[in-house]
Amino acid sequence: MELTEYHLVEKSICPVARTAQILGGKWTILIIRDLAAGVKRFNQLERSLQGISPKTLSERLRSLEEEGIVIRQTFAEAPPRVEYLLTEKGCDLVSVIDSMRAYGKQWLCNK
Amino acid sequence: MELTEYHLVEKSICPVARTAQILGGKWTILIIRDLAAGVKRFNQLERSLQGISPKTLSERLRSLEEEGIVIRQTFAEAPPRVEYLLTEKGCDLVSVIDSMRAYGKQWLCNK
DNA sequence: CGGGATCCCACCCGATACTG
DNA sequence: CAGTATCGGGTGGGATCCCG
Repeated sequence: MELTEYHLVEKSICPVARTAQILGGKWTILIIRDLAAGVKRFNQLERSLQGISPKTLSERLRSLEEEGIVIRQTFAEAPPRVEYLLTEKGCDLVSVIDSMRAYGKQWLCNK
Repeated sequence: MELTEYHLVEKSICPVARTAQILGGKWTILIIRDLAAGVKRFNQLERSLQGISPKTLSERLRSLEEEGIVIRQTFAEAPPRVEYLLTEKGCDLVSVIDSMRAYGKQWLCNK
């Protein structure tokens, strides 16, 4: 990955902004939430995240791997098998997700 | 604001995603964080959020107002004065911000 | 002081097709 | 199964200039 000036600047900002930056994007938190429930394979994620395209899922998983939030385990079998799971750094995001869910339930979804 | 199909669909998703949607964007949480510290004027925000353009600040404040998270108070004076403050819905976001800060401090900024 | 108007670019994301 | 390649759109954000 090429490091632009944008990245260099952004890496040095405050904790709140950095966390938001990682969680930004339409699918990221949903992926983490699903993986928090247990190890999952690519197609399992693709099904549970209804509507995501394989390209986007692949991109998100890859950047989460670079961030050290998910681990990608490959098994040399036929058919090929790849499993995704959260690191400790990833599991700790659950508390953030929980507070977002609590807020969303109270203020955004009245059901 | 024109409601595209995109918006209609997005409004109905889960609490976690809805919260993330509101907090997404580079500056939104930082604005809320600053307003959580007290009422602020446009230029005060522009200074404390170093690097934000007036256009972006204006856009973000306006959409936060539409979401019912901030209140815009205008005073008919010379020079004109406008103050921004959080609603109760906005104040409740502080707990989310706090958990994001805690995570960021532990995993993203080692200082 | 508190913005709006305009132009432009980087990114994220979706749809579709294809592959080892 | 687990992706990659390609194309293209919409949105957020920045730069600059302007206004009541």
